Amino acid sequence: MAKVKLVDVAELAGVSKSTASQYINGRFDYMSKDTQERIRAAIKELDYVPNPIARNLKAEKTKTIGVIVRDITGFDTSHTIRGVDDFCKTCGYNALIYNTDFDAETEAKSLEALYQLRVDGIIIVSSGGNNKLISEYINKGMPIVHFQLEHDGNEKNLILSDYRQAAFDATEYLIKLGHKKICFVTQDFKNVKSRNERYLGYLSALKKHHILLDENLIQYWHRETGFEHSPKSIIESSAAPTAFFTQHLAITTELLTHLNQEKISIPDDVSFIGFDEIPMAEFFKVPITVVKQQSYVIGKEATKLLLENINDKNKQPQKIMIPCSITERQSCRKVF
Amino acid sequence: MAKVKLVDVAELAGVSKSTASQYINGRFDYMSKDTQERIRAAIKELDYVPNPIARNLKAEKTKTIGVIVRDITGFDTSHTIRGVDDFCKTCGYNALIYNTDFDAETEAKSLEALYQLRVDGIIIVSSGGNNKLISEYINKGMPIVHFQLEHDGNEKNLILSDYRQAAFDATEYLIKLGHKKICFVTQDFKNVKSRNERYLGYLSALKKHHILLDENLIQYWHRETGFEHSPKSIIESSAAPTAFFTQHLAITTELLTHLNQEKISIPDDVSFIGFDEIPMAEFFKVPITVVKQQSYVIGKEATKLLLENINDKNKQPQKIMIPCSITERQSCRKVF
DNA sequence: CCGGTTTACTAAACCGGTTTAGTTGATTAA
DNA sequence: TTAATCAACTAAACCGGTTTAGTAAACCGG
Repeated sequence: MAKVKLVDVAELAGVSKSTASQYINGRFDYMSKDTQERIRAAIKELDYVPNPIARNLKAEKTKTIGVIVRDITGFDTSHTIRGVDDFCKTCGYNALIYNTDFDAETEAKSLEALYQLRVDGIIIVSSGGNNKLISEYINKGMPIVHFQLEHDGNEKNLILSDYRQAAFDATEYLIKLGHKKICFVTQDFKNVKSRNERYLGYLSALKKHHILLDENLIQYWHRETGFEHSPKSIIESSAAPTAFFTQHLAITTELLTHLNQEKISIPDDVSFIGFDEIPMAEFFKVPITVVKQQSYVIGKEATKLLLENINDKNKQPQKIMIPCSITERQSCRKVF
Repeated sequence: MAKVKLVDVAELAGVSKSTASQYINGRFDYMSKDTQERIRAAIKELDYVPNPIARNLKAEKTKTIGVIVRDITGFDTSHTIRGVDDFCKTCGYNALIYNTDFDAETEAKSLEALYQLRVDGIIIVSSGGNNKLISEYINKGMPIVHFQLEHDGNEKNLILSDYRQAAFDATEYLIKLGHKKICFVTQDFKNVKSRNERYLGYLSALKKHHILLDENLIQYWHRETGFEHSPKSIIESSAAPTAFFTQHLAITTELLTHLNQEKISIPDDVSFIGFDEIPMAEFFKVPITVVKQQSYVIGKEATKLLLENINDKNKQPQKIMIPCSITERQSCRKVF
């Protein structure tokens, strides 16, 4: 490719490599106007472009960060990545994306790959299955920022939606419409703090409005096996929910599919509010009301936090919360 | 970060840097079993990881490719990127994503940035505004693969959906349902071959079924200003289309919005088929029938083609077509 | 007029690998 | 017995920059 190198420029300008290098790096402290001009001209004439690889070798920086997500194809994820990327580019960084497809082993491999590549830092939606490995890397000096998922609460740098508040808001929204039997549809949250936070938000809204918790209204969904109890059976059970509150888009989608199949109509038979924005929701048979995360902002903030950590190794760990908002559509009705 | 370097390994193993390097690169031709074992042990003990930057410097390869798209957030785009990324990773490459937001100047900057970064090759959805720049880079030896958009037909390496066939199929699909007045809603295609191809497919379906082309049924949409004629006025015009055929998702979305607002119902008032898959379409008021591109496959194939070009500088340019398929839903009705 | 600064530059080491051209001692063929 | 061959390494150059330590000439105050 470009074979023009610094020596060529230096030669043409009649200076040493060192001086040319100084020029490239904008250190004109003790450089005559005349020399500067000659180097400038030489660069122009030769169409010289510095080789960042050679630069980075010495600098021991790659100006590259790694981003580990589960699937870049997801609606929120793609927006977060966009935020990461936009912020990166404004700072002269590049982002390398690694998809794990929800697999902890792939995640471990991604971490290793990024470590080998000497990225300056990593942003990760961790599966929770590699906490030890992540700690190791942090100890080795690799700046790491978590987002979206908090597991044991020991994550140092972390940026999340304010899940508790958001779940509180969504629950209260339903309560104010008259709902008392709200089915909280979630993935297992025993070891996942960010999911537990939603649960706490749900609980506290119930409590505020003096509604007793019915354990039967807490329903589980698993990524591999789907719902523990079929949505239809849940509705027909004695718990008899008048509303569903799903905790992320995959659950929303699957629940919607079930309700569709069973001809259970929203919001007539049951109201519905879901976590995560739905693309093109305005064209839905019943546009679904959602809790929207600021995915793009989260990407930007995560990157900002990471770059701060990269540039200041003594920076105190930080936990940032980003508020969510409810986008009201037509899937929740008043009940009496 | 990892300060262990090759010399450390060499020293511990009691060999020279060169021998250690040979070992790392798997050249055991003239290396005693004993030496191999000692180096292996040293690597293990020191937890040595080779520095790819130093490697690449000498190799004059980065094992990195650039991908220039308009917006990674798009449904098809994100899947294509996924295909690119998956293929890259299996070959030990990494992909750097650059978003242009449909801006030719940003595109030029992305090209320059990637060139400076010495990526081994570039995959691009080009705007058509930087053909000269792209040619320059190709002449300088940078392998470049286009996808999704063909402009002047001079693109050397190119991978596209078979737009003509797909448009033919979609048009014929409508014709077989009895439609004769099919409104072809497109972006300007004078200088964009891949858009013109769709037009040709449309024409040839009409021709096959002896339907005369009504110029008034060719309607334009512009990214900045939207529709040239309002969808409502088109329907009420003398051209009186009974079906719309939109040429990409952005047009689909905007047309759907207009029809919604004007309470024009699909498929009762007008049938609708659109290019590009629609996420979660099954939950739409009227699930829209679409022509689906194999975005993921396109990403894979584009990367495959690019890597071939990277590894064989004399490879003949190639133009690859990937078939589309119609996903039939409920937006097209029979007319008589 | 002389030693100390300052200005304007450069030689050479360095970053962490790869690669080429040897070197050395043992083995083989003539 | 000796030259040629071969196995098993290594020294040093190289990739393309950055940086440090140093030099030479001009300047400057006492």
